Amino acid sequence: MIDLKYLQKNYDEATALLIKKGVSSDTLEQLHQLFIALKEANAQFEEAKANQNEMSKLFGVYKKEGKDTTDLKAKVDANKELLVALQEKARQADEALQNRALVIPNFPDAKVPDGVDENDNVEIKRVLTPKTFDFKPKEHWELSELNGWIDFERGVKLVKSRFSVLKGEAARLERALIGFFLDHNRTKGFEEVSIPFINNRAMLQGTGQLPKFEEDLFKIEGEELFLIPTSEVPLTNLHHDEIVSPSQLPLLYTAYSPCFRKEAGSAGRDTRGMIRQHQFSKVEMVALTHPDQSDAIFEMMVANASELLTLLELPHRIVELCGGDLGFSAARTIDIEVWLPGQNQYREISSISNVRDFQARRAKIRFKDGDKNSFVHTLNGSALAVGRTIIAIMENFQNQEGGIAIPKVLEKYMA
RNA sequence: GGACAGUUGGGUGAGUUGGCUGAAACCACAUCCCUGCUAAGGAUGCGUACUCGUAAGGGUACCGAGGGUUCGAAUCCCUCACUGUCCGCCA
Repeated sequence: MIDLKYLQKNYDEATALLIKKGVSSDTLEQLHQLFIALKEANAQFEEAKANQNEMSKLFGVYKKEGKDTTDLKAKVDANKELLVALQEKARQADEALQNRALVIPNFPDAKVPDGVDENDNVEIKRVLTPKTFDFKPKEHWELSELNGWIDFERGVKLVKSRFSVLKGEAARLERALIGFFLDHNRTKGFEEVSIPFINNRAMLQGTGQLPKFEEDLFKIEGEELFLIPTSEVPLTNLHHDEIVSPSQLPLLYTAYSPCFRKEAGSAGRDTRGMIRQHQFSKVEMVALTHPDQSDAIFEMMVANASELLTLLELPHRIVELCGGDLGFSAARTIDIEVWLPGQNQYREISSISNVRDFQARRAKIRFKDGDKNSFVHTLNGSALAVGRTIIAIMENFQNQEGGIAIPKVLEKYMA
């Protein structure tokens, strides 16, 4: 949730930022008016209620003193009628504002590059040079067929399209990567946690998936529960509705989880192979920080994800997302894209975002800031997406015969 | 899934014959005083959010959630959620 008071006070500046993210100025004007309407309605209701409270108090005094309460009762009853109407008006104003405000995306940072889609993203640097093959490198599904690693057909049989089964060496590789990622993240100060893969509605709203993106989530029938689309949801919400001590900050967490996404709107994209699945494994980093340290932690998280790829000897590049490509909750996002020689292109393998106070405001995650309470900054990033790492290893470590080598750092995990 | 009990501020925990309780007390925490250090002791402060005000200081809401009764509810009634205990089932 954006800071509505900030929007009121710095309307032009705030509007310019949100337009960068694709919000229309009409929407913002509407929001502005709803906010004013709510304040008015609340003020009116509170005044009437204060009257009512005072008279009720008097009523008690009269009773005690044995005085006649007939006149007072008449006054109170008359006021109550007004009160009920004002209360309803205030309730509606609040509901209208909430409905609007919850679907407004976060402000992008001022330094976020302008642009409408991924074509306007800015490459920051490349790490490791892709090796040249003296044969035409295969795509991962071709390699899978040769090695029997991924069983797409049986994934479809068990569930439906966009599900698959990893077998043998590939299954062990997935487990090895999860262990490697978690162990490495731990050395950077992230505490390893094991979290529920189902969360309730309030948590999904806290991190911004709801109410706007319900069609992207798998919902448990008959319950207000959802399969998590990323462990960012439970990790960030560990401190939902809490006020933490500043000495605890930054809180750094890492967890493995499967991620479940409906991929609504992605029909036809990446239908071949394991790039885009309804269920995939991911190791996530989440940070809750003091606002002053979120930029530094952000850099650390980007560096960490890049380091993982470097240790795996996987060439990658670091890309800053433009305003139009930024996700709903993010103020700033850096994607890390790994080189896939079979596809002959870089593909996203990690996405690291500084969310500032947007989620903290929704999830009520605060810290004692002197004599007041302030919202923490939340950050999240993949380190790394496991399924896509497997693909990257397959394509980068293939030989002419279609064999696949295993990166050296994983040897002890595959032993 | 069945039966009973409970859900109050950072914690423990009073308050359930409706008004003087946004909430005792204790602990924790903060500042100060005292003590050569430590330990012990004393004073004061200490829920959250919104709102009016330059400020001092007011107002409103919140005692699991929602609804009801009432001039007035933490206190009475209803629904739901959660927790505990016993039973059933089970990795």
